[in-house]
Amino acid sequence: MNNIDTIIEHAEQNCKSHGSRLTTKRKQVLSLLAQTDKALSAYDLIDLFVKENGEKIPAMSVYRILDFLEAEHLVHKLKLANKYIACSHITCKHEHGVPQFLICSVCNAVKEITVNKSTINELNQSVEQAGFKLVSPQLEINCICNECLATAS
Amino acid sequence: MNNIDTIIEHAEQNCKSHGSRLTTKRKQVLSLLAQTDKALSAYDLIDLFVKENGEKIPAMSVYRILDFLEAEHLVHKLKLANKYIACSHITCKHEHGVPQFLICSVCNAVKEITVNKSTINELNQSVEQAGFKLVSPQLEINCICNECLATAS
DNA sequence: TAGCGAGATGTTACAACATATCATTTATGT
DNA sequence: ACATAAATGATATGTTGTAACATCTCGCTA
Repeated sequence: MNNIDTIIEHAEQNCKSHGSRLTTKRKQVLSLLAQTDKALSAYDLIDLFVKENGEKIPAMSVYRILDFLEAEHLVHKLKLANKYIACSHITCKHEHGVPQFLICSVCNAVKEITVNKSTINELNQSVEQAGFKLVSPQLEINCICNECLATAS
Repeated sequence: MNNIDTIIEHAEQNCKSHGSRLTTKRKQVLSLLAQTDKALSAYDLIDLFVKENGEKIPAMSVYRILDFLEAEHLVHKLKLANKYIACSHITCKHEHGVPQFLICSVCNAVKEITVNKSTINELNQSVEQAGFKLVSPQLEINCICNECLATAS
């Protein structure tokens, strides 16, 4: 059983365990996201979907499916890039904290990292001092990955 | 001389000092942004522009003007919200570092803060460990401002 | 097992954000 | 005053996302 199948399997269990359904379409979309480390836009997914499954899918459906997958914590929406990525912890058992993302602004590669708790706390202090409350410490940081950096130079 | 005029004055000097021109239109747009602590979209600005100046402005012009103002470091683009805000340091003399933004997801109020240098350094370490390079440590953080928090409860 | 109801998906239209391209106007130096 | 470059206008279109309503499908119950 390969990695993708494992992920889908876990995702399906995950959904079942609280009464939601990972339908065929949802599996297909999740599968597309799980097969890459790049962030994909909804319209990227529409194109990919046709290529992989030889079948069209409406924009509306993709957005609905992405909303569902996000609510299930199976994908993350990167607001900075208006793109989506599979959660890299689907097959983990432990509760995972709030993710931080590094987004390569050249190739859209995304890395989900865990920032030091203390760093986040410090950040939170700055926020509170300014009279705001953190909604979610999800950070999305514009970067260049080492590969693109090497290619460019 | 009120605060807005001071800002515009400074901005104009700023531009002059390296040979670019703060035209009337550009002043008008900057002025609209400087009069609020809310983040405004390009289309918000179009509407406001009509209201304030009784004269239409094409979307294309607004985007061009925003690009110009951004290049002059007079406004910042918040990618998280697809909105724009006047730089809060226009009238400062010192070189200001890369800004961090707290965006109220309810009312769009934005606060430009300066995060501890050491916090940013820690963040940068996490990034480098992951094999990425920070392009710009501009952070945009989803928050709720204390006012909206109070209203909601 | 037929059919009911909820949830999932399809269809169409459109709103909001953004840019490409080419035309016209305005400012500045000679 | 004129040539030139910069700024702005006009039109069309691309991209991202949602509203509203129709249809289909799955799982339950009679």
